[in-house]
Amino acid sequence: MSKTLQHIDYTEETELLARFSKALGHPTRLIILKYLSNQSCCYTGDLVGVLPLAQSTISQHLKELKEAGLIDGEVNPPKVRYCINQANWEKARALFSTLFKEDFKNFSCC
Amino acid sequence: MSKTLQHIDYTEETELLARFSKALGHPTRLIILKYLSNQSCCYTGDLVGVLPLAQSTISQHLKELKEAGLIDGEVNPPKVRYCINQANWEKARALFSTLFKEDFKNFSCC
DNA sequence: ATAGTTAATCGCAAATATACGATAAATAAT
DNA sequence: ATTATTTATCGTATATTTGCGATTAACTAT
Repeated sequence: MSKTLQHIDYTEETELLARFSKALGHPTRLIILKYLSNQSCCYTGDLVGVLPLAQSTISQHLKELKEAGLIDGEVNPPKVRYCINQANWEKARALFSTLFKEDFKNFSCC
Repeated sequence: MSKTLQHIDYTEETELLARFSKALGHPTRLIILKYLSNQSCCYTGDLVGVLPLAQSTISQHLKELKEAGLIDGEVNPPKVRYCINQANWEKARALFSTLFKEDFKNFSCC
């Protein structure tokens, strides 16, 4: 890695959309989000009961979703209640919507 | 990895959405897709001229987009013309649309 | 104070992703 | 036949992701 990509300056929007996409890019995380949207919110332990994965693994997926901004964790000791971050979820929806809207304006060749 | 996640059986839809998301999870690939949607189609060389990345790196990103089903490569020697795979793109649009539609049905807690 | 509960974090291993330069393949042009 | 053009693939290095069990941290309840 000599030219190294990390320093290309993408637009904010592109970076953000990539970040959201990456977070959505694992089936377990999609399931967590679906679970969250059905239940309003949930505790880590709820997910441990549902998914055939170690508690530490689930905790890690939650961390990634949180770092991507898609969920929030409210400490409620000794539990932590996770909810979808509505503002960012809306932002994600808007970004994906734009991505899928902008194309095929002038498709002619194939 | 003893319990190993690979064998959890997610639904087809979940797997597919994760696959699409993962492919979209890198800024360079988003730029390629945007470029593609503006230009209808393009050759690998066009992208090499636009992105500050090695030809082999770009080729690899194209391969991933192709493997995810988002684009097609039509060999037109010695060039290869890449276009968005409209059917799968539409499928992706539908899956993301569903993902962002289904939630907040019953948000009450936070 | 002690024990119990819950969830994050640490340390580790294996797999995957990202980037590069160099090489190979496939065809067109000379 | 040789050369040029274009793109894929190979080999390699490094970074990140994914998973686990064990431990730690933070608070409750006894």
